[in-house]
Amino acid sequence: MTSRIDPLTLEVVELIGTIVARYHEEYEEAAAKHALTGAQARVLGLLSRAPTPMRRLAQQLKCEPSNVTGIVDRLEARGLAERRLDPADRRVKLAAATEAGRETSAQLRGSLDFAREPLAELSDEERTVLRDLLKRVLGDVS
Amino acid sequence: MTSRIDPLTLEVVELIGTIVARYHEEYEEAAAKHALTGAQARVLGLLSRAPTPMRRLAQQLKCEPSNVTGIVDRLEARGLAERRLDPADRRVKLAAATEAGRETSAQLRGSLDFAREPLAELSDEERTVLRDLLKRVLGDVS
DNA sequence: CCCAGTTGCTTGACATCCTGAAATATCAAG
DNA sequence: CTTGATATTTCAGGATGTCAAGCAACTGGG
Repeated sequence: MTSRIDPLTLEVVELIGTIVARYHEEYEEAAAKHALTGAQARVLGLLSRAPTPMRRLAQQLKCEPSNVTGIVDRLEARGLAERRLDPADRRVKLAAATEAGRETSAQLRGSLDFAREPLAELSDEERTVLRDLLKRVLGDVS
Repeated sequence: MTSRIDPLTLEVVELIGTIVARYHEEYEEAAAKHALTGAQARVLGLLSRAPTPMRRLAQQLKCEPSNVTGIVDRLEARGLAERRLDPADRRVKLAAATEAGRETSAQLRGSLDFAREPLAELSDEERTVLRDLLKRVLGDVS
Protein backbone atom coordinates (compact mmCIF):
# COMPACT_ATOMS: atom_id res chain seq x y z
CA MET A 1 0.00 0.00 0.00
CA THR A 2 2.49 2.55 1.18
CA SER A 3 5.17 1.50 -1.26
CA ARG A 4 3.15 2.08 -4.40
CA ILE A 5 4.67 5.51 -4.88
CA ASP A 6 8.21 5.68 -6.15
CA PRO A 7 10.81 7.36 -3.95
CA LEU A 8 11.35 10.23 -6.38
CA THR A 9 7.71 11.22 -6.39
CA LEU A 10 7.65 10.90 -2.63
CA GLU A 11 10.62 13.22 -2.37
CA VAL A 12 8.98 15.83 -4.57
CA VAL A 13 5.78 15.61 -2.54
CA GLU A 14 7.74 16.11 0.64
CA LEU A 15 9.47 19.14 -0.87
CA ILE A 16 6.12 20.61 -1.84
CA GLY A 17 4.94 20.00 1.69
CA THR A 18 7.92 21.94 2.97
CA ILE A 19 7.19 24.78 0.59
CA VAL A 20 3.59 24.87 1.72
CA ALA A 21 4.66 25.03 5.34
CA ARG A 22 7.16 27.80 4.73
CA TYR A 23 4.76 29.77 2.57
CA HIS A 24 2.15 29.67 5.29
CA GLU A 25 4.61 30.61 7.95
CA GLU A 26 5.78 33.66 6.03
CA TYR A 27 2.27 34.69 5.15
CA GLU A 28 1.06 34.59 8.74
CA GLU A 29 4.17 36.36 9.88
CA ALA A 30 3.76 39.14 7.33
CA ALA A 31 0.09 39.48 8.27
CA ALA A 32 0.94 39.62 11.96
CA LYS A 33 3.28 42.54 11.31
CA HIS A 34 0.18 44.50 10.40
CA ALA A 35 -1.79 43.04 13.31
CA LEU A 36 -3.86 40.97 10.91
CA THR A 37 -4.68 37.28 11.06
CA GLY A 38 -4.18 35.14 8.00
CA ALA A 39 -7.88 35.09 7.19
CA GLN A 40 -8.15 38.86 7.54
CA ALA A 41 -5.14 39.38 5.28
CA ARG A 42 -6.57 37.06 2.66
CA VAL A 43 -9.92 38.86 2.64
CA LEU A 44 -8.26 42.26 2.56
CA GLY A 45 -6.19 41.09 -0.40
CA LEU A 46 -9.33 40.13 -2.28
CA LEU A 47 -11.10 43.36 -1.40
CA SER A 48 -8.18 45.49 -2.49
CA ARG A 49 -8.70 44.16 -6.00
CA ALA A 50 -12.41 44.91 -6.18
CA PRO A 51 -15.49 45.31 -3.99
CA THR A 52 -17.02 41.88 -3.59
CA PRO A 53 -20.35 40.50 -2.38
CA MET A 54 -20.12 38.54 0.86
CA ARG A 55 -21.35 35.42 -0.88
CA ARG A 56 -18.60 35.59 -3.46
CA LEU A 57 -16.00 36.06 -0.74
CA ALA A 58 -17.20 32.88 0.91
CA GLN A 59 -16.84 31.01 -2.37
CA GLN A 60 -13.32 32.30 -2.88
CA LEU A 61 -12.33 31.38 0.67
CA LYS A 62 -14.18 28.06 0.45
CA CYS A 63 -16.05 28.64 3.66
CA GLU A 64 -19.58 29.41 4.82
CA PRO A 65 -20.96 32.91 4.26
CA SER A 66 -21.73 33.23 7.95
CA ASN A 67 -18.03 33.02 8.60
CA VAL A 68 -17.21 35.90 6.30
CA THR A 69 -19.53 38.16 8.27
CA GLY A 70 -17.25 38.08 11.28
CA ILE A 71 -14.04 38.57 9.34
CA VAL A 72 -15.38 41.59 7.49
CA ASP A 73 -16.79 42.87 10.79
CA ARG A 74 -13.30 42.92 12.25
CA LEU A 75 -11.78 44.57 9.21
CA GLU A 76 -14.56 47.13 9.28
CA ALA A 77 -14.07 47.82 12.97
CA ARG A 78 -10.48 48.76 12.18
CA GLY A 79 -11.35 50.98 9.27
CA LEU A 80 -9.74 48.72 6.67
CA ALA A 81 -12.97 47.71 4.95
CA GLU A 82 -16.53 48.90 4.59
CA ARG A 83 -19.87 47.54 3.46
CA ARG A 84 -21.68 49.14 0.56
CA LEU A 85 -25.13 48.49 -0.76
CA ASP A 86 -25.44 47.01 -4.22
CA PRO A 87 -27.85 49.30 -6.08
CA ALA A 88 -28.75 46.45 -8.41
CA ASP A 89 -29.81 44.07 -5.63
CA ARG A 90 -30.62 45.36 -2.19
CA ARG A 91 -30.04 41.95 -0.62
CA VAL A 92 -26.37 42.11 -1.52
CA LYS A 93 -23.72 43.83 0.55
CA LEU A 94 -20.51 44.65 -1.20
CA ALA A 95 -17.46 44.47 0.99
CA ALA A 96 -14.82 46.95 -0.13
CA ALA A 97 -11.38 47.96 1.04
CA THR A 98 -11.03 51.50 2.31
CA GLU A 99 -8.08 53.64 1.32
CA ALA A 100 -6.34 52.54 4.52
CA GLY A 101 -7.16 48.94 3.69
CA ARG A 102 -5.71 49.16 0.22
CA GLU A 103 -2.56 50.70 1.60
CA THR A 104 -2.16 48.02 4.25
CA SER A 105 -2.73 45.33 1.67
CA ALA A 106 -0.11 46.82 -0.65
CA GLN A 107 2.44 46.95 2.17
CA LEU A 108 1.63 43.36 3.03
CA ARG A 109 2.16 42.19 -0.52
CA GLY A 110 5.45 44.01 -0.59
CA SER A 111 6.68 42.34 2.57
CA LEU A 112 6.00 38.86 1.29
CA ASP A 113 9.63 38.13 0.66
CA PHE A 114 8.97 34.54 -0.15
CA ALA A 115 8.81 35.78 -3.71
CA ARG A 116 12.18 37.32 -4.19
CA GLU A 117 14.77 35.76 -1.99
CA PRO A 118 14.49 32.05 -2.65
CA LEU A 119 13.76 32.40 -6.35
CA ALA A 120 16.74 34.68 -6.78
CA GLU A 121 18.81 31.54 -6.52
CA LEU A 122 17.65 30.50 -9.95
CA SER A 123 18.60 31.84 -13.34
CA ASP A 124 15.96 33.13 -15.71
CA GLU A 125 16.19 29.93 -17.65
CA GLU A 126 15.69 27.81 -14.57
CA ARG A 127 12.76 29.90 -13.46
CA THR A 128 11.18 29.30 -16.83
CA VAL A 129 11.66 25.55 -16.50
CA LEU A 130 10.24 25.66 -13.00
CA ARG A 131 7.25 27.67 -14.16
CA ASP A 132 6.46 25.22 -16.93
CA LEU A 133 6.82 22.20 -14.70
CA LEU A 134 4.58 23.72 -12.03
CA LYS A 135 2.03 24.63 -14.66
CA ARG A 136 1.88 21.05 -15.84
CA VAL A 137 1.65 19.71 -12.32
CA LEU A 138 -1.29 22.01 -11.81
CA GLY A 139 -2.86 20.72 -15.00
CA ASP A 140 -2.66 24.04 -16.75
CA VAL A 141 -3.20 23.15 -20.38
CA SER A 142 -2.77 26.65 -21.69
CA MET B 1 7.71 49.43 -5.31
CA THR B 2 5.34 46.89 -6.69
CA SER B 3 7.13 46.60 -10.01
CA ARG B 4 10.49 45.59 -8.62
CA ILE B 5 9.81 41.92 -9.24
CA ASP B 6 10.06 40.66 -12.79
CA PRO B 7 6.97 39.12 -14.36
CA LEU B 8 8.48 35.64 -14.55
CA THR B 9 9.22 35.52 -10.84
CA LEU B 10 5.77 36.87 -10.16
CA GLU B 11 4.26 34.12 -12.25
CA VAL B 12 6.17 31.43 -10.40
CA VAL B 13 5.14 32.90 -7.08
CA GLU B 14 1.53 32.88 -8.16
CA LEU B 15 1.85 29.25 -9.23
CA ILE B 16 3.32 28.34 -5.87
CA GLY B 17 0.42 30.14 -4.22
CA THR B 18 -1.98 28.02 -6.24
CA ILE B 19 -0.15 24.86 -5.24
CA VAL B 20 -0.26 25.87 -1.61
CA ALA B 21 -4.00 26.47 -1.82
CA ARG B 22 -4.68 23.18 -3.53
CA TYR B 23 -2.43 21.26 -1.21
CA HIS B 24 -4.23 22.65 1.79
CA GLU B 25 -7.61 21.96 0.34
CA GLU B 26 -6.77 18.33 -0.37
CA TYR B 27 -5.14 17.86 2.99
CA GLU B 28 -8.14 19.16 4.93
CA GLU B 29 -10.46 17.14 2.75
CA ALA B 30 -8.51 13.93 3.31
CA ALA B 31 -8.39 14.61 7.05
CA ALA B 32 -12.13 15.28 7.14
CA LYS B 33 -12.76 11.87 5.59
CA HIS B 34 -11.39 10.41 8.81
CA ALA B 35 -13.25 12.95 10.95
CA LEU B 36 -9.99 14.71 11.75
CA THR B 37 -9.20 18.38 11.56
CA GLY B 38 -6.04 19.53 9.81
CA ALA B 39 -4.22 20.10 13.07
CA GLN B 40 -5.19 16.70 14.42
CA ALA B 41 -4.06 15.02 11.21
CA ARG B 42 -0.74 16.84 11.34
CA VAL B 43 -0.09 15.80 14.92
CA LEU B 44 -1.15 12.24 14.25
CA GLY B 45 1.25 12.16 11.31
CA LEU B 46 4.10 13.24 13.54
CA LEU B 47 3.17 10.77 16.27
CA SER B 48 2.94 7.87 13.85
CA ARG B 49 6.63 8.35 13.15
CA ALA B 50 7.74 8.34 16.77
CA PRO B 51 6.51 9.15 20.28
CA THR B 52 7.24 12.81 20.88
CA PRO B 53 7.35 15.07 23.94
CA MET B 54 4.61 17.71 23.97
CA ARG B 55 7.18 20.45 23.91
CA ARG B 56 8.78 19.11 20.75
CA LEU B 57 5.37 18.84 19.07
CA ALA B 58 4.78 22.50 19.79
CA GLN B 59 8.10 23.38 18.19
CA GLN B 60 7.31 21.33 15.10
CA LEU B 61 3.87 22.91 14.79
CA LYS B 62 5.24 26.32 15.61
CA CYS B 63 2.66 27.00 18.27
CA GLU B 64 2.47 27.27 22.04
CA PRO B 65 2.73 24.07 24.10
CA SER B 66 -0.58 24.84 25.77
CA ASN B 67 -2.22 24.50 22.40
CA VAL B 68 -0.84 21.02 21.82
CA THR B 69 -2.43 19.84 25.07
CA GLY B 70 -5.91 20.24 23.62
CA ILE B 71 -5.12 18.62 20.29
CA VAL B 72 -3.57 15.57 21.90
CA ASP B 73 -6.50 15.48 24.35
CA ARG B 74 -8.90 15.11 21.43
CA LEU B 75 -6.80 12.46 19.74
CA GLU B 76 -6.54 10.61 23.03
CA ALA B 77 -10.28 10.82 23.62
CA ARG B 78 -10.75 9.01 20.34
CA GLY B 79 -8.20 6.34 21.03
CA LEU B 80 -5.82 7.49 18.33
CA ALA B 81 -3.06 8.66 20.65
CA GLU B 82 -1.92 8.16 24.22
CA ARG B 83 0.39 9.83 26.70
CA ARG B 84 3.33 7.94 28.13
CA LEU B 85 5.71 8.90 30.85
CA ASP B 86 9.31 9.46 29.96
CA PRO B 87 11.33 7.33 32.34
CA ALA B 88 14.33 9.61 31.90
CA ASP B 89 12.47 12.79 32.90
CA ARG B 90 9.25 12.60 34.82
CA ARG B 91 8.23 16.07 33.77
CA VAL B 92 7.98 14.96 30.17
CA LYS B 93 4.91 13.36 28.64
CA LEU B 94 5.49 11.49 25.44
CA ALA B 95 2.57 11.61 23.07
CA ALA B 96 2.39 8.45 21.00
CA ALA B 97 0.08 7.10 18.33
CA THR B 98 -1.88 3.99 19.25
CA GLU B 99 -2.22 1.13 16.81
CA ALA B 100 -5.51 2.64 15.65
CA GLY B 101 -3.82 5.99 15.27
CA ARG B 102 -1.03 4.61 13.16
CA GLU B 103 -3.54 2.86 10.96
CA THR B 104 -5.62 5.99 10.48
CA SER B 105 -2.51 7.97 9.70
CA ALA B 106 -1.40 5.43 7.11
CA GLN B 107 -4.81 5.51 5.42
CA LEU B 108 -4.68 9.26 5.42
CA ARG B 109 -1.29 9.36 3.79
CA GLY B 110 -2.53 6.92 1.20
CA SER B 111 -5.52 9.06 0.33
CA LEU B 112 -3.41 12.14 -0.26
CA ASP B 113 -3.76 11.90 -3.98
CA PHE B 114 -1.98 15.15 -4.48
CA ALA B 115 1.10 12.99 -4.67
CA ARG B 116 0.28 10.70 -7.51
CA GLU B 117 -2.12 12.27 -9.90
CA PRO B 118 -0.55 15.60 -10.77
CA LEU B 119 3.01 14.38 -10.66
CA ALA B 120 2.16 11.47 -12.91
CA GLU B 121 2.06 14.02 -15.70
CA LEU B 122 5.81 14.31 -15.53
CA SER B 123 8.48 11.90 -16.70
CA ASP B 124 11.09 10.62 -14.29
CA GLU B 125 13.56 13.02 -15.77
CA GLU B 126 11.26 15.97 -15.31
CA ARG B 127 10.49 14.97 -11.76
CA THR B 128 14.21 14.93 -11.08
CA VAL B 129 14.60 18.42 -12.52
CA LEU B 130 11.65 19.62 -10.47
CA ARG B 131 13.05 18.07 -7.33
CA ASP B 132 16.42 19.75 -7.79
CA LEU B 133 14.88 23.13 -8.54
CA LEU B 134 12.62 22.94 -5.50
CA LYS B 135 15.53 21.91 -3.34
CA ARG B 136 17.47 24.95 -4.45
CA VAL B 137 14.52 27.25 -3.93
CA LEU B 138 14.30 25.88 -0.41
CA GLY B 139 17.98 26.54 0.09
CA ASP B 140 18.86 22.89 0.45
CA VAL B 141 22.61 22.83 -0.01
CA SER B 142 22.97 19.08 0.26
C1' DC C 1 21.92 17.87 50.99
C1' DC C 2 19.15 22.06 49.96
C1' DC C 3 17.59 25.83 47.77
C1' DA C 4 16.91 28.72 43.70
C1' DG C 5 16.10 28.93 39.15
C1' DT C 6 14.71 26.54 35.03
C1' DT C 7 12.00 23.45 32.32
C1' DG C 8 7.69 20.63 30.82
C1' DC C 9 3.03 20.38 30.99
C1' DT C 10 -1.64 21.75 32.15
C1' DT C 11 -5.33 24.98 33.21
C1' DG C 12 -8.09 29.10 32.64
C1' DA C 13 -9.55 33.24 30.25
C1' DC C 14 -10.05 35.08 25.94
C1' DA C 15 -9.97 36.07 20.64
C1' DT C 16 -10.49 34.12 16.11
C1' DC C 17 -12.07 30.93 12.71
C1' DC C 18 -15.34 27.80 11.15
C1' DT C 19 -19.87 25.18 10.67
C1' DG C 20 -24.82 24.54 10.74
C1' DA C 21 -29.55 26.05 11.65
C1' DA C 22 -32.80 29.64 12.02
C1' DA C 23 -34.37 34.53 11.11
C1' DT C 24 -34.84 38.58 8.07
C1' DA C 25 -35.01 41.03 3.88
C1' DT C 26 -35.18 41.08 -0.95
C1' DC C 27 -35.76 39.29 -5.49
C1' DA C 28 -38.14 36.66 -9.20
C1' DA C 29 -41.69 33.88 -11.28
C1' DG C 30 -46.25 32.25 -11.71
C1' DC D 1 -49.88 38.71 -4.52
C1' DT D 2 -48.00 34.42 -3.13
C1' DT D 3 -44.45 31.14 -3.30
C1' DG D 4 -39.96 29.89 -3.49
C1' DA D 5 -35.16 31.06 -3.94
C1' DT D 6 -31.18 34.02 -2.65
C1' DA D 7 -28.04 37.19 0.36
C1' DT D 8 -26.88 38.25 4.68
C1' DT D 9 -26.89 38.06 9.59
C1' DT D 10 -27.33 36.01 14.24
C1' DC D 11 -26.73 32.37 17.45
C1' DA D 12 -24.91 28.13 19.49
C1' DG D 13 -21.05 25.38 19.67
C1' DG D 14 -16.50 23.26 18.52
C1' DA D 15 -11.50 23.77 17.27
C1' DT D 16 -7.38 26.41 17.19
C1' DG D 17 -4.47 29.66 18.92
C1' DT D 18 -2.26 33.09 22.49
C1' DC D 19 -0.88 34.45 27.07
C1' DA D 20 -0.40 34.22 32.12
C1' DA D 21 -0.42 31.46 36.12
C1' DG D 22 0.35 27.21 38.48
C1' DC D 23 2.34 22.66 39.68
C1' DA D 24 5.74 19.07 39.32
C1' DA D 25 10.28 17.74 38.44
C1' DC D 26 15.04 18.54 37.01
C1' DT D 27 19.65 21.02 37.78
C1' DG D 28 23.49 23.41 39.61
C1' DG D 29 25.85 26.27 43.22
C1' DG D 30 26.53 26.56 47.99
